[in-house]
Amino acid sequence: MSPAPTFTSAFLQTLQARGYVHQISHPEELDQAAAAGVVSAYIGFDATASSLHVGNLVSVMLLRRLQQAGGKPIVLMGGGTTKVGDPSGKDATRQLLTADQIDANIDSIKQVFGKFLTFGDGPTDAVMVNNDAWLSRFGYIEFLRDYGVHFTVNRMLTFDSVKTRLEREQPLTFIEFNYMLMQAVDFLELSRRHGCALQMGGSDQWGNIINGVDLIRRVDQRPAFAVTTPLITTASGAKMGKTAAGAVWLNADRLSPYDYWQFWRNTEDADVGKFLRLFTDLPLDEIAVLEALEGAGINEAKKVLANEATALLHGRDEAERAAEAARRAFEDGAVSGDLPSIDIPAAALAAGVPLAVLAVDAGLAPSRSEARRLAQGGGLRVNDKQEPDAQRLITAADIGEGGMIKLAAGKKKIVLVKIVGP
RNA sequence: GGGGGAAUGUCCCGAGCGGCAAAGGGGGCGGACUGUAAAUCCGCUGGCUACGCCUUCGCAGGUUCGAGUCCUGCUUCCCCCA
Repeated sequence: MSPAPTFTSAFLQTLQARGYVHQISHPEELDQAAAAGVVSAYIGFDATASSLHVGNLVSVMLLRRLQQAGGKPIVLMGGGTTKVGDPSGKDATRQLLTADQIDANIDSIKQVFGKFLTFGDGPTDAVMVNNDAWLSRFGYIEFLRDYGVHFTVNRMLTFDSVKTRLEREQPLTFIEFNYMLMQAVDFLELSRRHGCALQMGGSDQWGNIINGVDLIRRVDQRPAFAVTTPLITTASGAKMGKTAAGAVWLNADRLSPYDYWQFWRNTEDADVGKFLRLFTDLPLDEIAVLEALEGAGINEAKKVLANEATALLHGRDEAERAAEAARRAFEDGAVSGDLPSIDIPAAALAAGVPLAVLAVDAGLAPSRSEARRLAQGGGLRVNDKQEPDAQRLITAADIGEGGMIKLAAGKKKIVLVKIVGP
């Protein structure tokens, strides 16, 4: 996909070598700029959910690479653009969020960036801005006169985000149609306010980004560049980070460090090298060694991946705890307090609780019927013993080592039941 | 404006003589095999106070012992004519 030119700047060399590059708008010019001084670049993040997920992680890592290479990262929170909704890659209009929801989401999302970037006032310190600051201030006619004149509908209709909607004869509302203008104006504003010369993003953002590049070059005659990352898929073709349990969230309150670690640990063999390059800071030569491991040996590489990726997000301590909990659970068959757990009152246990109820409470099955089927299929274990009868009452007699009851659905999902209270 | 078609299991695609909890895929989950991988094979894939009960086929009515299936109206989408 990429022309694979040789770059002189550390930044682009790294991006190229680690697999972040899908498209670059003016490669030579950007390379020179990056080699010559501090490049300031931004990535925009929607505020459609209360947490980012692994799908956003490539972008976050991209900003990290920028900072590591001596650039200045700008995190743009899409407080304003989220009010409009990006039609890219969606075949239906999405529900509009209220301003309050958006603000709450931004608050919740913010914290994650501190783990990956250094914020501050220095020349290469990261900054965070919210495009609501300028977008919500425009008057309609003012906006049209200042920016609308630079966009032709003829050209807007050629963008994929618009074209696919029209081709599928799905409605594209006027508000969505405006999204690309707003994103272009964002880039222009950041160029003026922060000297931002580069916008990065996923490959689906290429059209949106190029609009901004063109706008800046036309209106201000200033340099502007675009870099997009490839869509990260697993080797078997699935979009990364979608599991039945839901998205792989970055916020700890939506996905525990243990589960996050497990997500990486369960990477397919064929993806280990790619993920190590994208999602860890390990040097490329170390990755090459890990990637070359064969057979069961590659499990070691997966553990390194899980450790490093989890350490970046949740800290080294949490990563080690997750790794240790996993090691004991999967390699020793023992339990440790760091496994996911639920509490049950001793009184309830004395009366006996049907296994199906417990399994649902533990999140191992979505319904009692499902728990029943799971048990019948041999997928439900109590203290490592298959239990085909989900009706069976779990009582104090089932308390195992550590004074807890170990429930498992399948080989990978383990939940400890801790007994509390009278 | 006129004519013709479509909407199915709350993940998707899709079959469905008036007896239907509804064929078949995909996906997902579980089992076996492995290495917490992939591939392969097998099972499961509406809920519940469970030999029964309840809720499901765009929406609202109707015919019928009985409706996803027939009738009427409505909504949305597609195709053809103007």
